[in-house]
Amino acid sequence: MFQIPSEEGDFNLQFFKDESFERRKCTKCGSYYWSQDQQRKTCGDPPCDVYSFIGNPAGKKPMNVNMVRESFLGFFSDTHKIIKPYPIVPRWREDVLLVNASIYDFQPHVTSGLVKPPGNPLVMSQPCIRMDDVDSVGFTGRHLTSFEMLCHDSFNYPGNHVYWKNETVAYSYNFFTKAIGIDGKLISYKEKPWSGGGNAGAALEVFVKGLELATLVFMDLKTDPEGEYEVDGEKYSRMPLEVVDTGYGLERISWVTIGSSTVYDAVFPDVIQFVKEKSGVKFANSDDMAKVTISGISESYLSQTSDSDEQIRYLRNAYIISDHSRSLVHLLKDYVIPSNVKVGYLERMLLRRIFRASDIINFTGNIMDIMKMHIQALSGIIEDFPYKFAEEIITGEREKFQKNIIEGKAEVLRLLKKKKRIENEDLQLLYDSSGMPPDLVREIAKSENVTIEIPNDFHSLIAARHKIVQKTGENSNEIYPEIKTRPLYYDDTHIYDFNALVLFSNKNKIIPNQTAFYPTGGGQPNDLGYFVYKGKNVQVTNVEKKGDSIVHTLDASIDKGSRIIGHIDVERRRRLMVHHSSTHLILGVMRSYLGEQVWQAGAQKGVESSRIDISYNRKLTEEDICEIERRCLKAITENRKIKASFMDWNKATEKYGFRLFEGGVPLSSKLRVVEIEGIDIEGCGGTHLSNTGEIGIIKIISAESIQEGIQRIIFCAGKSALDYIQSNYSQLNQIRKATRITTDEVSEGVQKMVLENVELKKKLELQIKDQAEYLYESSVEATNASGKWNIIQGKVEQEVYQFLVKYIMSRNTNFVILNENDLTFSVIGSDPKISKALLDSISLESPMKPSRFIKIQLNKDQFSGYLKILK
RNA sequence: GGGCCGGUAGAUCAGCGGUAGAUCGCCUGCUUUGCAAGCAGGAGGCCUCGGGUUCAAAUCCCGACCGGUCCA
Repeated sequence: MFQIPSEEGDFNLQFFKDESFERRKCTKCGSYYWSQDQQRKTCGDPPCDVYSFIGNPAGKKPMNVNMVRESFLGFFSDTHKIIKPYPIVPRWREDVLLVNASIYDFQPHVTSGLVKPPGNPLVMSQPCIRMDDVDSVGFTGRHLTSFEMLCHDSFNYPGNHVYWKNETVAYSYNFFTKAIGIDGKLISYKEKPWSGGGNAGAALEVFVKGLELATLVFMDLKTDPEGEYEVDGEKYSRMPLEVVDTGYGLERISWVTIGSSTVYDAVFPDVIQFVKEKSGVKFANSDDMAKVTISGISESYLSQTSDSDEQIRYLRNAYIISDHSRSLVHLLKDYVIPSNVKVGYLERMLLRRIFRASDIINFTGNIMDIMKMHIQALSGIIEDFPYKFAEEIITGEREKFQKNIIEGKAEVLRLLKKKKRIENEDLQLLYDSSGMPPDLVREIAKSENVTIEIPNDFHSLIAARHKIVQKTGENSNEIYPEIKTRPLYYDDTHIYDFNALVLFSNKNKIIPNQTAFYPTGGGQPNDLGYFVYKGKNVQVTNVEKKGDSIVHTLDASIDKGSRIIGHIDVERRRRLMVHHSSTHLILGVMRSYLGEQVWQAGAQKGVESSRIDISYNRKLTEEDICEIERRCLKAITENRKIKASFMDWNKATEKYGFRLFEGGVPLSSKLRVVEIEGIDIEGCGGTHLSNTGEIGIIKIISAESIQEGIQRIIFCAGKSALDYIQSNYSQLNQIRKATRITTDEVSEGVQKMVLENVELKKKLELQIKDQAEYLYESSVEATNASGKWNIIQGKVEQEVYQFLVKYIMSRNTNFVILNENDLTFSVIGSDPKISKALLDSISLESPMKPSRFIKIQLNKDQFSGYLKILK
């Protein structure tokens, strides 16, 4: 077992020799680092070194973020291809919610070797969001939720070497010294193996005056349980592709050249100024933050309560608003809708933190104005910001938050009224199920002169409430040989009968050399049908794709090497194709009608109906649905062409953007692109019609919200739509017959009937009450050993009886009901003992546990017998 | 996706096995008539829906649906 080699050999680079760098061991942490400065003793990484650039910047001049970005891209533009930034929501992968680093743009399709990079070497500035440190924002002076990662990357394939360690280090050194003008002696390169996202490799962290400005990763390992290398406890093996993955912190480079107290003051000083101006409190001077930033002290500094600390607290909230709104720009630009799930939840979290911070510092300005300032400042990488959508989202969420706070406040006051205090348990419940931040609860309680304590480990208590639920990963152990089945359904979607040779057979599963059976995938269920084998029909019960093989499950076995003829169930396939093409059509129509925030969030095609989930921030109205249906019909009558073709990954995404991945992300070098002319373009592996006219008609059955920000539309198309319309028509006819409403006003008529029914029920209830009261009043008094009893005797209907019992129970008197209607004997005493005493006195055994109310079923003789006894 | 909380009058909620309530709002009348005024009276409820337990369910149990919120 090898560690990653960290002897001098790993970074024994010609460049270091030429520039007289030396490898040294940090006197504090013991790590190795490279430096030109003979006096240097430490690696440069805090806490071994402290921030020494605050008030004493490095570089030839202060540079704002735009200047740094331009200078970086300019520095590399001669030797590298400039790539435009990718969206911050990684639509091309399903394993992460946000782009965290520039390399995310190329995972997993490029790093796995399947797809060529869009440039080699390439340079870009990629906006990223990291929510991990959201709690530190504003507190440490250095954490941001969003930042730009500059990178110059190269991808070295066997036989195509671009550049590796030596060139990379040289590039970074020259960039920092020449383009930024940092004194080379200030730069230290710390050796630190890197791992993440299934890959690992040697790496250098670049420090200037205590601040990490870049990480240079030399990725040449991939996770492998059998691997010979070990990084951070995981095992890796070498991969043929060697990737230079660099990451330069744009904002940090700017900060180090400016030397302000916090990174916020370097990156968006105008926004902070604006927030301060529009707020009703006095803020600490940002210089006061310098010592906090340098020392890294946060929580303990805040917990004191002198005036100046209060002002620091306000300043921090101004930072929070300024920072979070910048991340919001990126999220809203990508049409993220606030939600209780996934990336929408992260957006909501940012929004709510902004609102809360605004309330604390009494910010009265418009958040959109802040956003506009950020958009202006980010003009280098952001174009076409959807202002209207953003404003809608922010106002909507603000209203929700306001409502949430008002209701939460009422809840807190109710609790105080009831219990006079708020316990830890209440505090947790308020936060967990009503979203009330504990500090706000404390504020409200304070106004009612109740002091409450927030436990220090509040958030871990919340975490403890959310028990970890174990996922049961489904693991199929079936192993199939690597056989390529040719998919005939891609050659021509109208092939329904075909010849095939069985290349593999095991029990009732076979893999043929070619097939027209579509395997389950992309939300489209597999085809059914049969094979003709030895003159008999063998039914196909399931078809699935395993690698390049298409496995058919049968109701009998077929020998390997057999030549067979397959027939697919044409009717089923036709309906699935109609529904699949309709799904694309309806999505395209909804996007143009409802707006660009409409993304497919899942879909399932069926034979009778299909469903598609879309991201959208409000419920669809009946009018929306009708309009969508009309537009679909228009496209159908226009008989638009539906074309499918395979395209190179990079060419396809360049031409059509990441919308291609709405239906899912395939891991392959080529993408199958399905286009409905002028309406919709998607990456899709399904079977489709040749033109929209074949759809016939689309009818939406229902539209409901399945979670916040996601609407589910269920629809049917073609023959299934006709089935649906006919069945509805027949039901309506049955209603007409049953209600004898033959006019067009069926719904009015039925409504009237329902109202009448309610009226009748009310009348009947009154009558029952009258009868019960009459029986109560007309009872006969009798005395028994157990006490005084009122006796009711006669035929009492069930409804009247029930009401009578309630009536007596609420009056606390002793009653006996002898019901001739069902021969029951009921005893209702003012307490259980009295009821029992009566039963004892007439030697009737009580079958139940002591109760005020006892009902006994008698036969005819018993009934007349007890009648006499009591009389 | 998972956890938690909730669904009762137009709104906010109480009731939590025995005849559905409060506050605000609404309507009528009176008193006042200058700014969220007082008094009296009144209307307004498939207690989300479906099963189960029970003599009896808004109430207890199970399941749907809807809403809210937290976490990943």
